[in-house]
Amino acid sequence: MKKNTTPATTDTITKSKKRTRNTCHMKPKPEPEAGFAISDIEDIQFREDSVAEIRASLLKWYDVNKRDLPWRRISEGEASDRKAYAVWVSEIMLQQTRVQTVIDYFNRWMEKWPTVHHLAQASIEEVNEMWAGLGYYRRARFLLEGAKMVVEEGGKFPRSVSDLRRVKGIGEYTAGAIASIAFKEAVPVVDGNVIRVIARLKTISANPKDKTTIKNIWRLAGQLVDSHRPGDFNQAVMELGATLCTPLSPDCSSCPVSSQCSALLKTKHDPSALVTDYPTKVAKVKQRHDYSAVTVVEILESEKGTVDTSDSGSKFLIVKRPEEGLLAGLWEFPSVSLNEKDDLVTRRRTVDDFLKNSFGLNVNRSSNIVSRDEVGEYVHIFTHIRLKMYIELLVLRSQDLHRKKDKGSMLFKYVDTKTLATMGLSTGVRKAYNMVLKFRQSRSSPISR
DNA sequence: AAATCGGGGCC
DNA sequence: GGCCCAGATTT
Repeated sequence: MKKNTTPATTDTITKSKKRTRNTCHMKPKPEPEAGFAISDIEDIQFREDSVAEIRASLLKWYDVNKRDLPWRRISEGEASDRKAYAVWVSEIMLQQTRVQTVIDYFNRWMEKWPTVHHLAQASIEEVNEMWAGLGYYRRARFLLEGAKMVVEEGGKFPRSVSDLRRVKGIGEYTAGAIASIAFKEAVPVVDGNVIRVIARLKTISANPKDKTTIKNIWRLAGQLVDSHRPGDFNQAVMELGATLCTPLSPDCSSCPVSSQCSALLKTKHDPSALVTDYPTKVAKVKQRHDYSAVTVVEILESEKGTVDTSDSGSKFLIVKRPEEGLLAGLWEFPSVSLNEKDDLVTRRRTVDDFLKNSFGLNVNRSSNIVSRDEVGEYVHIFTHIRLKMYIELLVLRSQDLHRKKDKGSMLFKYVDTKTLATMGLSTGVRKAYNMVLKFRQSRSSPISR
């Protein structure tokens, strides 16, 4: 048998006809050596018997091993729209986010807004409060927009992939998930788990971020999906990827489809091969380094003007971020971006200009200043940014302070600690605030430490 | 096709 | 410190 030197690709079919597309973009490929062919991803497919085996084994495994997750508890019994809403909320929360992280957020969300009609009545401030800490806040905004859209169009939930795709924030994956899980449409889904599982099943070495690769993974997932139980099958593949076929340490000995896995087979012929070689690694883009001065401005409202260490009588200045870009529309403490080498004097001068120009706070007159202290530094890591924050607490007396009413381009307000405790702050801002609270605490009662 | 958009848990 | 997670949108 000629192909026995390429066990990893025994399922692939060497295509004889030329492809009509892409050919002109490709460098002429040398004719493969006899007995060894790197298969083109377009040529990869599952055999019929393999499809049947994978469906049966995976569904059987899933029925026994599926995790008890809150969004799986809502049956489509009386109202399939309620099921669809639950799936929708869960799928949006699950984008780029682990199941364990989502569970509590999901339960709180469903308690506050049990149906799409409840959600449609919510404000963006409430939504941000419920979402705070989950990240990718655009998802929450789209969810609210989508709920309003659904209700305005009669409250009937979109049922097909094509209808679902028109809702803001619902892409190919989420449309497929809702349609298959809530409405039994026989469509596949492709997320990070599915890419990993299929890349291993078929030893796909193409760049998993490449559009052509993704397109072909969709094609292969479409071959696999079980038309009788599409929702369960899709969840089964993802469950497998999340629990057994994991990125770094797959548990192949427990895998229900190990007999169908080319990557595992390859390791038995090639001692240097690993299942974790698939999908292939992709170089990451480098992080940007940002620097900012975060100033927590506390206004003492008490008549005495003394350093009041209790919370009563204090207001804190918060500012609304622009509606586009990073952390869009979220509230934060006044912040200015810095250059890497800016020293304390420069930082404070920049802050003072900002406070004066944007909020009418003149902090140059020392008569207004009760205290001004460096609280500390904190490095907050985003996926693409490393943000170093210089945090300070600036306490000002209320008298003689001509504060602006917010009328300019910058939206701002003064709130108390009680409001700050519950409102939707991003994690980095929340961290800075907690540092300030701790600093105030230690200053007011040094003995208690 | 590449960049943007959060945060956290695990190694 | 790196990895990557039940991705979508914009440019």
